[in-house]
Amino acid sequence: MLCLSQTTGYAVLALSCMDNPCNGKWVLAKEVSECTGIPQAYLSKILHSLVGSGLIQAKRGYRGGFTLARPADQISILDITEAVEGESWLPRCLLGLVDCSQLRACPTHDFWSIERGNIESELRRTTLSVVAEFERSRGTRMGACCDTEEPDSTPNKPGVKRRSKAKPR
Amino acid sequence: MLCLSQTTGYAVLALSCMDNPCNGKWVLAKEVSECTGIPQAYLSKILHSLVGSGLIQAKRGYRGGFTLARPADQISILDITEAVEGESWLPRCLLGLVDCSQLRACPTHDFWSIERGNIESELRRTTLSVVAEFERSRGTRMGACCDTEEPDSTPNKPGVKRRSKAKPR
DNA sequence: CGCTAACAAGACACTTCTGTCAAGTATTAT
DNA sequence: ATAATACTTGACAGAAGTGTCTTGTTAGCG
Repeated sequence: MLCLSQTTGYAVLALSCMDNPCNGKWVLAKEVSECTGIPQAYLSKILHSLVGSGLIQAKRGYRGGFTLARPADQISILDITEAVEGESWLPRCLLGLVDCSQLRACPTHDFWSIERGNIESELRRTTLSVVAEFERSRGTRMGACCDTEEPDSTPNKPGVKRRSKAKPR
Repeated sequence: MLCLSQTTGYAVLALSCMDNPCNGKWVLAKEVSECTGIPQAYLSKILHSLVGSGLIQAKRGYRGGFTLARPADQISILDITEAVEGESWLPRCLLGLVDCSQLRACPTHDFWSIERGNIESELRRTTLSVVAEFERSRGTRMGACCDTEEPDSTPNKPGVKRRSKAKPR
């Protein structure tokens, strides 16, 4: 499968959700889970690791939660990807060959060198702010948390539940 | 990790090796293993699955082995990739999001649609023949089996052993 | 102080990928 | 027929990804 891990997608979703202006400063993992559909226990692990990477901050106990460590326009998808997948998330060889180098290349080496650059710069260019703007203009999935729909007369109830919890596959 | 599985790289290496004109029609898994450095037992499984996909043929018993089912210029890396990884080896969403579609896209959706096309057509364009020619012109890793070096006065001995068997990692 | 809210952390489970090992089966040579 | 050869098949094992569950730890409230 030529794609990033599902966990990276989860992380982008989660941080987009946390940037939502209708949230308070500290957002609960539970809220993010309900907003995005990411399993809460697993989300907690992801968020915890993102704390370790310095992208977000955590506060324990009553009225705790998570918050972005920097403004959303200073967090790129590339930042998130590297935080989740590590530095070598974009390998030198498309075919996964260990000893594929400039000297001893595979036939897709030159092609993939260019593509790698394209992909990396696209992910660097796309910040959480861009994600939010994209969401406003096109109605995407990301960050579509508490924005529209309900006037929200009962703020106690955690409302928006987009997925059923049981997701067989 | 944004790359194809190691097994796909193995398969491309192995089939390139099998196209080598100095081999007889039926090439032993053992020879391919020694030529490419792929663990033999694992290689056997890969080759067996490629038989099931119709890319190569197998012959058991004395003087058996494997051979390409079609001429090398009619086997593309895309064919091999799909045989190894299945049809959905290039997912619609770069971030691995399940419900990312044209209607409900992620911010990298349009970008990735274009890139996907580039990658797929590159892999379709690159046949085993192209691999062989690439090897001749640039001295790549692939298919670099028994081509040069020895005049090969003792054809009984399986000669070229490029890697030590023990490969700790 | 004691209660509750919320994150932290570890154990465990399931699947896939990668890889090894051994036994089985088919083909050819002699 | 028998032996040698070489693919076939299944069991097993370790690592990584994806989750779940339970217990521990911290922060604030009354």
